Amino acid sequence: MGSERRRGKAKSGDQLSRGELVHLKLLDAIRAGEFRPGERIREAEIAKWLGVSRTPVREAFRRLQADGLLVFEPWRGVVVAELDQQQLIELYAMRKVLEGTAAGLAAQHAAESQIATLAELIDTADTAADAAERAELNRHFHQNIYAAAHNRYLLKALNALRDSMALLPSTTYALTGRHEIAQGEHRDIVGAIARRDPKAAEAAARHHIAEAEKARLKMIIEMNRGNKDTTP
Amino acid sequence: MGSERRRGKAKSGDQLSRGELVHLKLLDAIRAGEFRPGERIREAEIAKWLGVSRTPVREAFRRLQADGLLVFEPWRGVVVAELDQQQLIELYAMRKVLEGTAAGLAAQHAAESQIATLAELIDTADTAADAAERAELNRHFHQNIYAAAHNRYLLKALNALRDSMALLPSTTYALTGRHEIAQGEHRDIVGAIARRDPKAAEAAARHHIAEAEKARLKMIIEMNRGNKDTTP
DNA sequence: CCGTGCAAGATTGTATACAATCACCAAACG
DNA sequence: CGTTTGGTGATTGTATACAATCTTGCACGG
Repeated sequence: MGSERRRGKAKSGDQLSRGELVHLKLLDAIRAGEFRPGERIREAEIAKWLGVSRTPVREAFRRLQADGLLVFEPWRGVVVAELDQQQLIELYAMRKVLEGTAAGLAAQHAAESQIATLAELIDTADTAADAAERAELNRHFHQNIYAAAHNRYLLKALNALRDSMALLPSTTYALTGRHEIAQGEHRDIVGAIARRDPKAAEAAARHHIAEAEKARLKMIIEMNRGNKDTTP
Repeated sequence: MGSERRRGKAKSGDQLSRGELVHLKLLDAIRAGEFRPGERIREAEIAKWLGVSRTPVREAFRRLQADGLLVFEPWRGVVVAELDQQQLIELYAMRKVLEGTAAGLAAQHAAESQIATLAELIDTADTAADAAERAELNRHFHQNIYAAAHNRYLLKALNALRDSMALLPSTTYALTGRHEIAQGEHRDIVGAIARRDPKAAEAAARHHIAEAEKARLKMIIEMNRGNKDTTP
């Protein structure tokens, strides 16, 4: 409460427009599960929550719609997108392609310093405390591979997929044993990149995503066993 | 100039919001070369041109920014994005990956009717009058392959690339002989899809894009020969 | 003659007011 | 009792007003 009328002033400090702020906040909220898929969201509601007007909220909505996280129903507002089984398959199929491509390109174009950073990130992940932190480091790791690929269109597409992943509940790192296996897969990818072997890097990345998909499906099955809330 | 105050009424006929209309109009304008890369665009200017207010213009700007066609410079407005040599390479590299993937998936998932449509589109292209019409049919052809792949994330990424292509001047179909060669490549792709051979379909599509890239580079060289306006 | 500082204009970022449309609910009719 | 139709409220689509910032031009001093 208390917007305090410092309208254009707060921005100068962080050089972040309100539209971008709303975009980030909504992404975080979706990722944190505060807005669940299928839930309807009203512009005024978000505007009041974040203490801004509807205009920047609309801008954020449009971006999220373009990325597929929100679905517009004309004159009914937006609802958080729901991923059905089919979309999940398509999402992971696309990830296999793009992550594989990114790893292959990274093997060709990565600077040595970038490869070193990747190795460090893997080591750091072993010291992570909980699943949330491991998931965060995992995102960071993949983000660095994207950067090493040096292709901005690929980067954009992969970021869009990453955002779509926010619609999935929890992370596969909550599964026992997933972290250790993923670490090994990560090392395989970085090893291939370091050897400058694009084919092997691509294969390793595709394998990694395929395993992540398996873990995700297993997780969904277990969740459905716990509460019979099927997600059709 | 008499906006005639039929504000919310015109929309009911075509169920197209003003924001989407502006988006399409701007895409067309960029594709037609009315707005050239590097050119600065002002919101009010577009709003007056299309007879709408700045609000839907802003929405369209945001979408075009998200797709990379416009670049935002805070408090300086937007400029039409410029593709340098490096971005051109990255763009075609990504197209090779995604078009190849789409063709491969189409070989697996396309319905027979979709394959028939693809064959028909190729035949129709032979009757096209000029380069513009051939380019249009070419877009249509590729769009149908995307649809046959049945992966909405792939579709979205490919559409984003297609829009980015609007930043390139003219089309490679203006080159003499390009149409005939492209037709042959198209038949190779559809042939592989019809044989349900994903590997061959992917290879054919990648080859097709590689040839298109060659044609594009050749075109740029010829243009630079004509006027020494280098696009750095 | 050139550089610096200031002021005015231009342009975007944001907020709010208004209009159009749709969903929901109640009531009447078959 | 079920179905349909009309009204009312809620919500989005659009327009416009205002605030903050940047750019540009000009004047003044060195």
